[in-house]
Amino acid sequence: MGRSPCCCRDADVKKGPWTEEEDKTLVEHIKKHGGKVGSWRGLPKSAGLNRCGKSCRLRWTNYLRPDIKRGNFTDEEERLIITLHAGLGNKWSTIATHLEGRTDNEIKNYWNTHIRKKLLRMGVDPVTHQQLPPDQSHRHLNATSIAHLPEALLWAAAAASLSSLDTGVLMQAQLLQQLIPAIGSNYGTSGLIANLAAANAMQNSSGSMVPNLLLEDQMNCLQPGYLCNTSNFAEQHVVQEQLTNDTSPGTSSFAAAEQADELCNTAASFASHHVAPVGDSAGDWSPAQEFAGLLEPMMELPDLRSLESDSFWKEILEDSYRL
DNA sequence: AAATAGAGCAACCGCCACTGG
DNA sequence: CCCAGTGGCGGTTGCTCTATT
Repeated sequence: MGRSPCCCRDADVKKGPWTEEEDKTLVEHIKKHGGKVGSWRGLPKSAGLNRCGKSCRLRWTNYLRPDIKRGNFTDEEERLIITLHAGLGNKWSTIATHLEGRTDNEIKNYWNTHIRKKLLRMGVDPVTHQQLPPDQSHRHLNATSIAHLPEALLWAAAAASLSSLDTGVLMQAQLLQQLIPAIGSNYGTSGLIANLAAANAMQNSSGSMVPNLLLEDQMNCLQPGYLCNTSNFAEQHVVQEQLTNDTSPGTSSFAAAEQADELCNTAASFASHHVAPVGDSAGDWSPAQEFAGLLEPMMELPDLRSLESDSFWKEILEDSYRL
């Protein structure tokens, strides 16, 4: 009752990959009708195709439509998909409306073949966007691995920050973006120093309590790309500073800045005790690089001192004390 | 060079929501 | 309100290509 048998069940209707000839027939038929399709069910007959109407619709919407964008997904698109998925779940068609020229099927496939695996490698549940328990995480962030991979601490925190993409968390993630990439990179400590330079730049522009961790000769090691980012980072924060005009120690936001400062100290400690391995036994995979890739280019930066009520920094520091 | 495994993606299937008679 | 017809969506399959053994 209710549903009529689909024409697809007709044994005579062709299935499987479309031929060029069939594509051409379908495109020409739709063009002939001004790009409009009255009834998909009736289309195959009027177009002279031995296909199910559903199959025709799918072929048109997912492949033949003239406004479809081809090629690899950009980082920007990937970030958007992750953000939208965090809020919408597997609503592929809704997500697709936010990505011009991309189909729901394409996004779904990209999610399942790329993003999903990437998140799993990062220790993030692709369904809930929450950090996976250590025993379920591909990173296996158990006590032993943490002892051998001190950057895992920051990394786990970064992964956890993906769980909700509100502004405060994005800001946290963004500072981590500044801090993390070098840890897993071949540039090792000098890269981390570069990231600390970003934190310092923030300090210099805001008057916060981030200690100056860099010596002049260390600054000379910095990579140009990082310097550019540092500059932008500082500029953005200057704007924020001018808007908020809240620099006085003793205010409620001051404590949060102190927490951030302590994070920088923790990172500095990593820099002095840990040299990034060359030819890591874990292969070329770098959690830091992947995470950074998800967040670049930097999003607009909220005031660092807005973090006061957040437990994020506190948890990082508590974890670091446990090591 | 052949076999096998894995990744990527187009296409299919079944269910559901909407619409009009 | 009911029901048939249809379009659309999300999950899944299976084919093809590439990398690895």
